[in-house]
Amino acid sequence: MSVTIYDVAREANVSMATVSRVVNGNPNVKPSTRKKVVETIDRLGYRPNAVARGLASKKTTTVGVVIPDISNSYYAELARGIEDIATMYNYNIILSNSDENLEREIRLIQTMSGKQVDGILFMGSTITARHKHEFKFINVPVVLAATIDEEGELPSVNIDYQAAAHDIVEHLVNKNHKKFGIVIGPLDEPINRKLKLTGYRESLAEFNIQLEDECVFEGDYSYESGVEAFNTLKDKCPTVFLVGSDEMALGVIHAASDSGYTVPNDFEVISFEDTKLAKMVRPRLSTVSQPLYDIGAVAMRLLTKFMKKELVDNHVVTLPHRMEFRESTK
Amino acid sequence: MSVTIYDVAREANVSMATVSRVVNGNPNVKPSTRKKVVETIDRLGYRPNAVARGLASKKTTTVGVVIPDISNSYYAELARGIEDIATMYNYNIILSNSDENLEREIRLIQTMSGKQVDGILFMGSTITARHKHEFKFINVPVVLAATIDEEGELPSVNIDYQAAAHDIVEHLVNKNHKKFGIVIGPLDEPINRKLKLTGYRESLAEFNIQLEDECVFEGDYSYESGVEAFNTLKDKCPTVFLVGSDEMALGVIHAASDSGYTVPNDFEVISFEDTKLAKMVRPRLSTVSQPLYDIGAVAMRLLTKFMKKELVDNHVVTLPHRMEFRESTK
DNA sequence: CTGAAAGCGCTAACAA
DNA sequence: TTGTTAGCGCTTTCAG
Repeated sequence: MSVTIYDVAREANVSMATVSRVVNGNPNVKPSTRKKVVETIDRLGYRPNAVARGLASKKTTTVGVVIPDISNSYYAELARGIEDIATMYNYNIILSNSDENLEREIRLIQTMSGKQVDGILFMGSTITARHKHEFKFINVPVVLAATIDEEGELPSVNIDYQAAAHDIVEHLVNKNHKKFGIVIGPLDEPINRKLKLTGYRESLAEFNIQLEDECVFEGDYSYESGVEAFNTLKDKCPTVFLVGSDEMALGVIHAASDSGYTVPNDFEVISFEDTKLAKMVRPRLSTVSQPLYDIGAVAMRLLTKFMKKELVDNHVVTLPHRMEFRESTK
Repeated sequence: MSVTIYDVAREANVSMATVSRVVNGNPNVKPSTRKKVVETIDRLGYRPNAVARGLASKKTTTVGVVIPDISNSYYAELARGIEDIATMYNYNIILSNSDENLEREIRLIQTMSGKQVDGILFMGSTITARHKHEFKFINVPVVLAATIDEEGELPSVNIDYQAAAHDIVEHLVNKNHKKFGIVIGPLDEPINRKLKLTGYRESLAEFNIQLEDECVFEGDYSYESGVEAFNTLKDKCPTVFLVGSDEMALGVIHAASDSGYTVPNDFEVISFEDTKLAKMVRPRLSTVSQPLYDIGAVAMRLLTKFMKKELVDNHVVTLPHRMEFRESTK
């Protein structure tokens, strides 16, 4: 079969232990024997078997990544940040789509743990008791990215969604908007229900504006639900739409234009992601800009610290967001 | 530590082999002892260690996926197809971005092989002798997705780019177009140079139209290079732009509109991908529609066949494309 | 600085 | 139907 550490040892007239040392860069090897070993490694074309190494060392240098849907630009951009940092720290990534399905999420965690990943980076809509139970059971570090643990126990990387909601509202009220249309993602997700929607509602209340339920449309982040949102909210006469995703924002804008309106003249629209999409459409989307790549990168960096058992002062990190005003607002 | 197959065997008063049998669904186990084993597995919370299993069985049920850039929608959609089929056949995926960098591609193949993946699904711009050498060396099946092996040796899944180029040209010539602007991806990629560009050139020649070099712009698939393409080609008076990617097509369209032109009235634009983007912009992009998800899915399916040593009649599969006329053409 | 040897947790003959 | 026994290829004490 293929050449093993034993073959190298025999050919180089040393023990397996010595070969192992040079392969792993252990300094306790005489330069001359190191040279000899390196040469026979090259000569034989030896490549260490990471599976055997993983079994012996109990480290696989691979981490599991649970992601809702890699074909969604929001997550794809997060994933790129995750993978880049993983590579930087010499980890590989096992990537699986969950479609935010609970059973699938749990199963993925289990199979990844079965594959002895050194850590898990989890993205999903809701962290339930079952998730926590599983995370505890598998006994490897877990970090959430763009995902909230309501109890604040699990390490996570997010922006301050509520503050961002406040920023939008404040800005728009100052621009004299009084009637808001909210197009939000699924309300069973804590980020939407507890942070964004509550953020909108409370911020509006600060300015003595009451957010009517009929002005809130619950979408599913998709373009189509943006279209639907516009058509059901337009009669409530909002002057501005606060939209949870870039795709939905596009749906809103196009539905408006199909109804003979124009954005931002008749309605203004603000999104809440800032994927690459936002800059590639006309009108370019004004948006709460989330640092997607960085959220992924920082989450992965945090995970590497846990995997190396380094001290971490702050398990719950909040990255800065900013408002990006482009052409879908005046 | 955690519970092993040996613990289960002891607690259930059977041998490791028997436990292994029930875990692996081997039918040669008396129902009553199976029941006993299953119960103690549940009681102890035993979870098989896939690394140990991989070492013993020489199968890891994971495949390596080399992808240029997961944050690019084109590849993200391919990846989703790949992952779905992998899941269906009980494989996991190790996913890494190469940025189409040769050294990185080679290194990725090596580390994936070191991790004993059962197969590799490769996406990249160019297959060189070094790739082939590496693929041969690692001795696991490889399938290319949306990637061409010019010698036709490696299994691959693509559309017929040249035929697609012909379809576009024929359609447009019949619509009386005579002056074409070609905005193509990097010409060091065989798909662009040998298939698409040659396809355009030869098809045009069929209709006695000579494609001038100055009417060809080599971009890098990005929005920005689409903008640049329009600005450098517009003076050559093309009436239609054939563009290699949805992002570049958007760049072309927006650059045109920034110059006071309107698409499709002043220029028509046809793209060559059909990512989700194409349907979410205005004007919606007319395009050669590549079945992205399917290319990924079929490639992964093909790989599973090789990994299971099933017979495969056709190593080089060509999926159907179609023309999708939306709003960026008349 | 180097080697011997005991595992890591599981699969896979081979026996029984 | 079940058990015994070698490994799989490597890391990691422990000696020396």
